[in-house]
Amino acid sequence: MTGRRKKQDSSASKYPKSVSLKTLAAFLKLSPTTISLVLNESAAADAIPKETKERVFAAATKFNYRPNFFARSLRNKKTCMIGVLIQDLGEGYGSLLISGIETVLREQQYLYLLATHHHRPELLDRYINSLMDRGVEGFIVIDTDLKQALRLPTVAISGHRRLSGVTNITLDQKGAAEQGLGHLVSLGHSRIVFIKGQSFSSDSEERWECYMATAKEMGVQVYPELCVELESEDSSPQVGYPVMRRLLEKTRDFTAVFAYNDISAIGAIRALTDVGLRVPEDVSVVGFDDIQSAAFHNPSLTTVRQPLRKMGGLAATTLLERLSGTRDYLETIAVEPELIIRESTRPASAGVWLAEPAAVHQK
Amino acid sequence: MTGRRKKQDSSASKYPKSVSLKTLAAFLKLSPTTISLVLNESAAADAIPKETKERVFAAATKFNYRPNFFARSLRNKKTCMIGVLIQDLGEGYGSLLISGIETVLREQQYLYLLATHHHRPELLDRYINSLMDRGVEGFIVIDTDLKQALRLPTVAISGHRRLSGVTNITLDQKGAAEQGLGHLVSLGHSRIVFIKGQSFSSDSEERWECYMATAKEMGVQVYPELCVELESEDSSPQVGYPVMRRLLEKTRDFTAVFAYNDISAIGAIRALTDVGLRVPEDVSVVGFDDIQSAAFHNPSLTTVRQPLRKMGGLAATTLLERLSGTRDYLETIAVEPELIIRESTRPASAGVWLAEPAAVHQK
DNA sequence: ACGATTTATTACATGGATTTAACAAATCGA
DNA sequence: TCGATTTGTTAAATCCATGTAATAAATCGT
Repeated sequence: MTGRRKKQDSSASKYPKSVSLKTLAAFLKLSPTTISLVLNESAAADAIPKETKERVFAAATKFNYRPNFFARSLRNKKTCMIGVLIQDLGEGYGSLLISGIETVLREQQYLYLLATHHHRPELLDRYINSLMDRGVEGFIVIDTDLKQALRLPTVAISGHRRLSGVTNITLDQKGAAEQGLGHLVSLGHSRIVFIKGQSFSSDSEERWECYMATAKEMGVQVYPELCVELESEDSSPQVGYPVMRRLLEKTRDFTAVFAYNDISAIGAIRALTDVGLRVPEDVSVVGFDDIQSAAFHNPSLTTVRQPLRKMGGLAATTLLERLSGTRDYLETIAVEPELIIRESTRPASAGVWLAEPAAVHQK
Repeated sequence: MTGRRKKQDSSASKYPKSVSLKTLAAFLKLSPTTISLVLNESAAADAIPKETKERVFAAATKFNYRPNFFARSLRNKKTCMIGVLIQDLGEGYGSLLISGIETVLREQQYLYLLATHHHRPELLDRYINSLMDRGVEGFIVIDTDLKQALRLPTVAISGHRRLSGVTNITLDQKGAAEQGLGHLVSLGHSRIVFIKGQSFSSDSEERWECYMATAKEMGVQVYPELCVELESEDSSPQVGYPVMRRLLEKTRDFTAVFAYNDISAIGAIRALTDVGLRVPEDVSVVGFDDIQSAAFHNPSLTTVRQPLRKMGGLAATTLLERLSGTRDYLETIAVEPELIIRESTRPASAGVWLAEPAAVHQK
């Protein structure tokens, strides 16, 4: 074993100020055209003898030739890039989706430009333009309120509008409401706090409507004074805290909370405990999303799970298939929620006779 | 107020298959050169009369001219894009850093290509090449082990090697160890579990060394049997759980834990409580990072805060300044940690006489 | 042996913006 | 009025890859 010599290594990678087709052409005493044809395995290269081809390949390898991305994109529009627009990179929701997206993109050698718009329309517009300038072939938009369809193939996650040309990956919100609310009801809860999402968040409205519809079907009363709404743009649990604090100043006459998402649920739990209420002994809390830390919170969160990573992957797959023409445009792809029961919910009423304070820490 | 008519709106934005300089030139009966000079406010445009300039600007606006990104980049290398390499988009660490980076980039109209390499060398290499192909002007690498300097200006966050040309944004790990360990010691803890970072994580080694050095200085005994190491690549609290569980099978003879980061601290806490130990009554836990949910965990986490958002911003600013030649290359930029004391730590020994079980939930 | 076909290779235009060098035309100085 | 500036504008080269159309040489068929 001779090992790798430093010398060799550095000389091989001495920066040869970009090897272009011309460089190779000069070296091989062929025209750039020939090289291009061979390297792209163009049909027109059929006539070129194997021997020449091999010389070309060898030279390309030797010089570590990489076609100039800009020159190439200037002609055929291919950039192998898509744009991802998201409100914010929160503490779990966004990361999981993006992780799913990236995994799929990686396989197809696609990259993505990520932009967070914080629900500011002018920022969103600016980003859309910049990304299009840079040649993204399509968009995945997450929790983003598009006023009109973009001029490129688009897949929306948590998009609530029907826009022609935009594929929506949607969670079965009705099913989600049924599972979450059903769970609380089956535990005997009836005075339930519902924490609505922020007005700017895409899922808010639909989730709220599904909740009300489900409540009606189940014969559960929805108390207006127990319905509150998130406001801040915060992507930390802080988002849920003040809302619950404010509610608690008015009333404590409830035994359960159905939160807009896990993040706000965690904030709400903190507000509840700060005020001396115990979760789940006094109040049961159901979250939404099942972000990674939901299972590790204390108490661990009962939550309506969205398969976030899968949704991200699905969005990417769908977009890529549409770009390649493999599959054509779908209006909607539905995805199913799943109720994950953990520690934050318990049978209702008189925490007294059901609460087992010791049990929490017992071996 | 005439309002905006739909008609007008749609005709203005009818896709005119890319307006190029040529388009404008034809319209204005000028050469592309002139247009280019005017629009770029080139020095050579001094000779051009105001009137002509205005015609040009007007036409550019009218046709909503946007210079073709690829053509432009093909000549001058400017892409206004940087590459961000990160291990993974975890549940807080990465998001906060990136949020800081993006805020700064946004101001300068820069975009970024994000790639997560999961500490897989071949992936990292591939991404580095792809991003360079796409013309990123520089890199910000996070928790990434570069074997050698990249061929572009680079800023590293949590990079532990000294590479020429790479600016390191580093936390004062010694100070961090002093604050964290000092806190535990001042609370009377002496049998302290230290959870080391994964071998592939950049900060692991240095943090460990600083811990040991500090312990020595403070006269604190470091018990080998109480030192454990994270292994999994998981970016959820799961990462800390099995490690602590395994330790607990061997011993419970400790009163405090100093974790590698908040995420693993949360996992460790779950392992402790699963086994019947109470935090902080029986065991105090100190985390690291101060991710957003640290303050909302139950118990809220005492932690050594890294100013993550600031570090991200600093990295971006530094890189941008270097790209623009405003400031030249710095080897290191140090950043200070801050101890945030919350609920997860308490005076040591006989939790019995100090624990006030009721206090936790008291009004 | 000559047109037809195949094999092998390349000139050249294209995609847009940028920039240098250069060309006109107008104005100035003396 | 002639040469020198200044003013106004543009041709042409450059960045690099791609693909069509064309050229050149070799081989085939009859």
